[in-house]
Amino acid sequence: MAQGQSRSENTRGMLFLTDEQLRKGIEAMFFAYRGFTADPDRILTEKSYGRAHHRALHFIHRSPGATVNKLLATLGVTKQSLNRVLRTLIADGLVLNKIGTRDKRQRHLSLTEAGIDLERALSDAQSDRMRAAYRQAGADAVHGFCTVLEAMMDPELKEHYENLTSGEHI
Amino acid sequence: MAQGQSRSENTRGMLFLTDEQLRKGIEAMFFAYRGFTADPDRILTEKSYGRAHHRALHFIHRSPGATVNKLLATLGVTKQSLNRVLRTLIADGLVLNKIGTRDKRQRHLSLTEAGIDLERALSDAQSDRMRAAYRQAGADAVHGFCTVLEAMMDPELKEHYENLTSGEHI
DNA sequence: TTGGAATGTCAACAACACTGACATATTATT
DNA sequence: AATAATATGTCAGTGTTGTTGACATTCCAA
Repeated sequence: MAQGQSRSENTRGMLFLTDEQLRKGIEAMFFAYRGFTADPDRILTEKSYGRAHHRALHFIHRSPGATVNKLLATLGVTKQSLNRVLRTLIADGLVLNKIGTRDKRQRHLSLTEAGIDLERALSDAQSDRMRAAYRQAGADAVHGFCTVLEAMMDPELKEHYENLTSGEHI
Repeated sequence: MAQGQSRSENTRGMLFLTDEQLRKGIEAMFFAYRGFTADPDRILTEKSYGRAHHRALHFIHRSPGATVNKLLATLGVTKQSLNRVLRTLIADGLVLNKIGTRDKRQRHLSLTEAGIDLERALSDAQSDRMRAAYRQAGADAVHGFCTVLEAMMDPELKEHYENLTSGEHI
């Protein structure tokens, strides 16, 4: 319980972690996330959109035909919050809102041509930085990066993350 | 320029990166950051504080005696935004605001006992998850994790990140 | 003495999250 | 057929956190 290097066990085979290492990781997350969002943010500001619009565009692009409820669960916000964003995206002709055939209560979301274009621009900006970081860090680092991030997710959120890869929708 | 696996070179020794890998990394950042902030957020909500308060407490704890201007640069917000947060923290007796001796314009910030306690509680909550993720991922993964995060930072922000380790202040 | 830097504060505004309440279809259940 | 539950949308209000712009104060330095 001292000040410096304590609060970390060193039992058989377990990772030895100093407070310093943990704090470094916390600060790295903080500063890196700022970089992570900086480039798309610039594009969004030009178009008078915010990060919420980016997130909606991203996941609609990723799971075209997904219902509002599914998007809600993925984003982890309230329907009121998402609706405000969706309303502007639909009004601006970036997102389509198609009534379901099987269940007419559901609305299936997808991107229009313009929506695809903006999503691509945002995705490219973000990917460019990501790619540069990956290249700088090397393949092994990239693998470790993703492994730690996945271990940091809430179990419920991690499911959403994993389900995106398979990509079942409609 | 097709849909799937394109947009990635494979020249001598360079990392081969598919769109899928990059998108996966982007989504991992999104979901992991939510987990990263979830535990402190719970404590903050109890005390009617927000994430901005946490960030202020963290960096004041990290660099006790730092001036408002230095904190401003680290956090990357406007003085008006920081001031709103600092005012409540000072009023609530968590932060001290000492007028500089050499330069009486400057205010040197530090934590009170109560401030240290709250910072510790927040830091512990965040570190617990970080430690668990580190242990789960392994030492190599942790190294890769930090390497990629550092490569993702804006150069200017990275300087702040690095200067924190040395920790020069009054 | 004048200029500028560091700080604080006021007002206004916007983005984005929240809660709570309510309306409207539509589907499912009884 | 009546009722309950689901999916969605909307309105109103609130809070945190960010932004600009304007202005005052204090103090260092040329």
